[in-house]
Amino acid sequence: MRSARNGGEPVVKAHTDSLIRKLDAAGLFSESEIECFRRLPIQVAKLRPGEHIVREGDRPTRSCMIIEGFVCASKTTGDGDRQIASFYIPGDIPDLQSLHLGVMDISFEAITPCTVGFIPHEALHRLCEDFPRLGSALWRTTLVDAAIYREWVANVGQRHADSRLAHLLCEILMRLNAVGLADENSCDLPMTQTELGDALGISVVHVNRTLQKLRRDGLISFKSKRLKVLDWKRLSEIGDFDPTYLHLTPPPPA
Amino acid sequence: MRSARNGGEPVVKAHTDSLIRKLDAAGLFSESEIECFRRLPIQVAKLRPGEHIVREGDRPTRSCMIIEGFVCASKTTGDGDRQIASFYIPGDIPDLQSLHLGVMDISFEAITPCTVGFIPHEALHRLCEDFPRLGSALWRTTLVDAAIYREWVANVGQRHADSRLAHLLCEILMRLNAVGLADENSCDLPMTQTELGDALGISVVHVNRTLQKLRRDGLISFKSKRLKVLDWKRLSEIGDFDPTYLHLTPPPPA
DNA sequence: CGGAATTTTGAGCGGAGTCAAACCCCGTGG
DNA sequence: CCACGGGGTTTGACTCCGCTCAAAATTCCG
Repeated sequence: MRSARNGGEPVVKAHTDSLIRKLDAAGLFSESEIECFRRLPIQVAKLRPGEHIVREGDRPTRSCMIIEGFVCASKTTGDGDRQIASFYIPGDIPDLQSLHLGVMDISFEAITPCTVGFIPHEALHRLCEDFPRLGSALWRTTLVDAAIYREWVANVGQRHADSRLAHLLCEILMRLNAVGLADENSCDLPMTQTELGDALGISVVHVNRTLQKLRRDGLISFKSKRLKVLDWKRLSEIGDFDPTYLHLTPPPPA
Repeated sequence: MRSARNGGEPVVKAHTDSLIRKLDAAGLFSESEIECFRRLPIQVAKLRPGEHIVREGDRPTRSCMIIEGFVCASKTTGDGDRQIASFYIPGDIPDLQSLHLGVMDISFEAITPCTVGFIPHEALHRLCEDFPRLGSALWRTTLVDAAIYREWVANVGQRHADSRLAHLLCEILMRLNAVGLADENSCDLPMTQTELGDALGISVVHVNRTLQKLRRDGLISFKSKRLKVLDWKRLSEIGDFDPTYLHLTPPPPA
């Protein structure tokens, strides 16, 4: 594990650290590559819950790295319903796609207070050009995002409410674990039940009843925005959860 | 429009032509870049309907370009239900993701007789290295695929059966149009109703009834695997269809 | 403390599922 | 040429998961 120290002296954790850890899970990057990441021009900003990062239709010239907080990708349908297509956590760059797609086809918004870092596309393009391996690593993260969308299509398309919810909880816990933001079996779950419903394609009322069922069955506890998984085995069974799609273990070096 | 001719002499259409047209919609590639594409080592193969290109869990060393026919991406849930996450048409490279993700998290299979071309990852990696602009173009196609998955999450998560189906029909017609495989308002629609159901997250029975409704309302005709859209305006309204997410018009040169 | 947002509960409804059978189309082989 | 068979499509009847509407209870936060 690459340390955040610098010359033996503990320093303030750099904003890019969780991103670097994510991109370089196998620890293969050279010092100069890492250095280059750290030198990216980043404009740090704070966001209030509900605040938008970008909206459908925008043509952004920068992308947004999450440093702290939760973000979601959402679409609004013709008759005003909202679908959340994914949640994002620290270390993610939810809208990296805008690097190569002119128009946003989806909105990104904070669902908790967030600290984010905006990186100009220009700088990212240069980074990819100068360090192809970093470019590939970034490309890879967008592919993992795509894998998550695919899994969500299956989740929303085929599973029943309890299974859907269980699946989502497994995913969130496992992703947070991967970036060190969860205890072995508990983590923050700051979204409202409305947001869970919008992510799962079920109504708030039904989210509530389904949560109660999972609690009643001793699978989870969940109060004051804190999730604790009491029985991972059964929860992941009910959720039909297979973490392959999260691609958390990168392939061995070629 | 770049012609498929060569020195004034009509030649056999190269297998990569529809791919090149897709990647270079704006016609910005240099001759040497295009040439490089044409020289990719491609192993052409024929597939029967139902035949798999790759399966969940595989670790492929090549990707697959569709030259002719329809392909789908599918997952099978724990209790045997299938969800189709996307359809693919000629010019697409459905499993390009495997270039950077070790394990397949989804299967790809032919839904009609297909002609495909397998391209070794090695060759693609070299291409990306030597011609960064081509690499970016490939990256971009994977981002468009991701945009389609996102839209499908919303489709399956929020819309009612008739709206879902209408949306899918709009998407297919528009995508086929973009690669010259559709009349202005009619195209092949070779999938079975079971497959449509698996793509939409509704039962075959209900697909059937919904199709009948669209026909009865004079929106489409659909017989012997041929779709004709009789009223695009109303169909796209019912389907709440906004083609932004297909990213068919690339941004102007930077 | 008070108001708003969120969670919870209850009751009734309806879209879509399931099951099962019939029908149809089409290719195959006698 | 027709009988056969199998996949795909269509129909009908019944069921149920999850929705809607509405109100109450609780939590959050200024």
